[in-house]
Amino acid sequence: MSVMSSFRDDVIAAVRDALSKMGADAEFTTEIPSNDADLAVPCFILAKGLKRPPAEIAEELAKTIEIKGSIASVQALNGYLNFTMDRVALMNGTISEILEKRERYGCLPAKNVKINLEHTSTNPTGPIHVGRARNPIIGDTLARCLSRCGYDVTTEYYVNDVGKQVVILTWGLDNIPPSETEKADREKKDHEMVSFYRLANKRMESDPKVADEISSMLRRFENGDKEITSGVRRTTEMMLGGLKETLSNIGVELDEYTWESKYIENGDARRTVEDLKRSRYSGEEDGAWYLDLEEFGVHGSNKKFTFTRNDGTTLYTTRDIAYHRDKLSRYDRVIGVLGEDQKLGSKQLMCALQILASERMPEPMFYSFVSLPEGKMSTRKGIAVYLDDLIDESVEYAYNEIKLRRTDLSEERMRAIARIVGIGAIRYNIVRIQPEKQFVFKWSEALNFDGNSGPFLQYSHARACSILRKAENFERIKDASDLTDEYELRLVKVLSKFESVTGSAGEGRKIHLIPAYGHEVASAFNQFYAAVPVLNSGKTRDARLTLVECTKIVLNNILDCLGMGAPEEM
RNA sequence: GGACGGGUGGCCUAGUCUGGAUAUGGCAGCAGCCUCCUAAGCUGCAGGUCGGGGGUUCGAAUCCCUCCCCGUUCGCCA
Repeated sequence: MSVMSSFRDDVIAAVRDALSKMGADAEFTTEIPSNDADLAVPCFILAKGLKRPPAEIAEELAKTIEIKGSIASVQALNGYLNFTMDRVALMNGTISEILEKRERYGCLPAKNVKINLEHTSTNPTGPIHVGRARNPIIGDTLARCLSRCGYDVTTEYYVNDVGKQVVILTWGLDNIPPSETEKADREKKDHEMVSFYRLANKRMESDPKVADEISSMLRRFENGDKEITSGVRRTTEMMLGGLKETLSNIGVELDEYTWESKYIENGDARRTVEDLKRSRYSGEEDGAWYLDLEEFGVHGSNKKFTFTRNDGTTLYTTRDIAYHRDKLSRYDRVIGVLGEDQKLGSKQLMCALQILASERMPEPMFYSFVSLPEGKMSTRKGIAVYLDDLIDESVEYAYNEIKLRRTDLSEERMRAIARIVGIGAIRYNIVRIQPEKQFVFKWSEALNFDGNSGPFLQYSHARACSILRKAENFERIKDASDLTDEYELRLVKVLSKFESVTGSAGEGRKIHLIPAYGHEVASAFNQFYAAVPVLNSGKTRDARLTLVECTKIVLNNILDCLGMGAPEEM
């Protein structure tokens, strides 16, 4: 148990004791106060039951409460009870826990629960642009958070290799001579292919002959025509290769890639259709089958959820049901990171699963799109900032920043650090904002390396490393009574909160809490650094160096949780 | 039009679920701090109708009602 949570238990027990001495047995809550106290109990909810003003209750409780265990003091203020924790207990407990657990500090015990986390799953029709970049970054960060919360997490990319978009792209690759396409902005498969996709779309719209050709390809594809199927497969694989490279560049690797076509080939989609047809919610109209979702609170024109075309073929959403039944049968929990445009589809999917008497439901997590100041991004229209370009810019910016302040590093070393910092800045900048918030991409914000930014955390980490490097050797302390400065206390308090932050970030799926906490740690450390000398501090040297090492460990863990590198110098 | 999300100083943002003490932090701005462990840092100043209006409550950024603005969506597309 963490130091903080055992303190909380002591406080709750003490307040309960005092209340019973006053002849009351009321419910109360605790909260982290905004002042210097460590824990507060608001007495307002006790007022009604005791029929006395909150301030008076707080005063009396403060007098009655026994100061013992980890409680150092209690004070009544404005109807609150403010508790402070025993300084040495907090310091010793936190420091020894960090040193003992090291890279596991902040992790929760294993839960033996298997989670499947689907994320990214972008259509393989073009490079990843920053409009979609939120998905892999949120997904990967959430996966890391959940792992730290003790879950057994498998990440998965659902490859949409079925449907019109990839067929159009395949037609483009087969029929448009490369000389007619625009030269790709970089030598990378996804970038080289996107021009074919745009041109194919254009020709399909303007030339009825092309449109016919594509629909006939689509029909043959859906009937399982070997030649078309393998062509589409080749297209998708080629594109996916480019996408994987980009993902890998921002530190995202997925465990599994599941191809949508699998559910047609293995008959799951067919079986799902048969099961749905048997339900009392299904109906037929002009040969196409649908579910009537009125009873599920879906009203208006979208209450009719069509799951087969009139020719009997399945739709994307139908295959999605089969896909989810499959995942739900293999995992305890199924989470999906989805764009906000998937909300209705996700609702329909859940209704269908309910109709199919699924025991468990997927847990969707939505994010709003990133747009540009001039409007929303579109691969087809070519209005987009590609993630590859953002990575290049950010890494280049980081390189220039390093070159500005370091003259002692080799070119190679500077390039390596620039990668870590540039990519860290991108990831941090995206997860720091609540996913459901609208996001307008601005270069000035993406390339902000100050204050509440990724490089700020990395810099603090590098600073801690630098001090430890210079110290060479020191005795790790067992007793923190040498740490008497207020900055030291504040830093330790912040470090002690890590476990509770990980818990709320993972369980509540609020990953933006991690960067906020990281900023708090880095900030407390920088203040400590500015106020207190470490290396030339006489008999407190060992104690302070131990604290620096603890901070380094925590920052390292936070950076890992965010999928960011932790440079030892920068 | 319906449904779902968002609206917090010039800009970005936390807090909203579970109502509580002077609304969190950053950017930009202004004024300071490198003879000392990395100034991507630290200190201070300035900046707020928590979209508007009602209501509930001892107490509302937080709950309820209503209106406004922005986004998404309402296909036998994916």
